[in-house]
Amino acid sequence: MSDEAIRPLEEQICFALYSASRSVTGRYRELLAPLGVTYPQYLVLLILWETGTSTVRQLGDRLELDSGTLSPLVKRLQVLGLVTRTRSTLDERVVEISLTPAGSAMSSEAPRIAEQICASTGFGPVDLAGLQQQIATLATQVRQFA
Amino acid sequence: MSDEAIRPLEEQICFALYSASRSVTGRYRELLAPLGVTYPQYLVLLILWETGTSTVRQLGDRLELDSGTLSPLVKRLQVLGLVTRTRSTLDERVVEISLTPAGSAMSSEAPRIAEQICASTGFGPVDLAGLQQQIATLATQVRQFA
DNA sequence: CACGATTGTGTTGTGCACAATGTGTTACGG
DNA sequence: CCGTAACACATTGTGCACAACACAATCGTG
Repeated sequence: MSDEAIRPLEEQICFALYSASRSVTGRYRELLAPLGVTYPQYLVLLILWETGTSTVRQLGDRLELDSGTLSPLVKRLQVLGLVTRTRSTLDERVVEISLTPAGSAMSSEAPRIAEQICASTGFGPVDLAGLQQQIATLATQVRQFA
Repeated sequence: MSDEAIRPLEEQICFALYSASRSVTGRYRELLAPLGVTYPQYLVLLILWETGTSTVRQLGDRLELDSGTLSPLVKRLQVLGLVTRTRSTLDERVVEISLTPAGSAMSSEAPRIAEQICASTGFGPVDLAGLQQQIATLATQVRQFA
C-alpha cells in the first residue's frame, strides 16, 4: 500500500466510481430516451416532483451543481414544455422553477424507471442501500477536503 | 421497496454514484492543476505509464471510451508535449500513442497523488479496496444489461 | 484477384460540468 | 437617504461524453 509502484487503473477507487457512474447514466439514457430527457434533467424533475417548486439556488444545493450548469439545463426543460421559469415577486433575483401539467404527469414513469435500474445492478435492495450509504459517505468526506 | 412513492434523490444509488464521482474528480482537479492535465487525461497517462505504448483502441477498451472522446483528448496531450501519435506501419488504420520523456517523467508524481486521494476519502485501505470491488462489480453488471 | 463486410480512426453536433466574469438586486452601515 | 458590500442569476469559454456519420485500410470468401 505504501508501495511506490503505480497501481493499475482498475484497482483505483477513482476509476471504479468514474466508470460505474458512466455505465449507470448510460443505462438511464436508454430508459429516459422515450421521455426525451437526459439524466441530469431527470434529476431536476425528481426534485420538482418532490417539492412542486424550487429556485435555481435550491436545485443547485441539492444536486451540487452551479447555475452555469443548471441555467441552460432548465431552459431546455422549459422548451420541452415540462417546467416554467418565473421571477419571484418578493425577490427579483430569484427564479422559481415549477412543473407544468406535462411535467407533473411524467412522474408516473419514475417508479418503473427506478425499478429497472435496481434490477440492472444485480444487487439486492439491502446490499444496494448499504453500498449507496458508503458511497454517499465517501462523497461527503471528499467534499469536506475542499 | 415495491412502494409506488418516488424515493428522494439522496437515497438513490444513481445519485450517490453521480455525486461521488464528481466530488472525487473535483479533488483530482485540484491535485492535477499544477501538472496542467485534466482527470481523463491523467487516466490515459496512467495506462501509458504501465504499457509504454498503446493504440487508441486499447486505450478505449481499458477506459470504456470511444474514439470520439479519445481522439481530441490525446491531441491535447500531444500539444502539451506529453505523448506522440504515429501511424502503425503494419496496419495503417492504427494510431500508436507513446510517452515523450516529459510524459514519462510525470509518472513520479503519481504515487503522491494517489496517496492524497486515498487520504481524502476518510476510508482505510481495506475498506476502500472492498468498496472499490463492489462498485466495479456493479458497473460490470449494469454494462452487461446493454 | 475481386468485392463486400469489418475495423480503426476522425469529424460533427448536443448536452453536461465547471471556472471566470458580468449584471442587476437587495441589504447594511453611515 | 447614499454608497457599498453581498448575493442570485446569467453568460462565456474549455473540456469531456456520446451518438451519428464519414472514410480509409484491412480481411474473408469465392
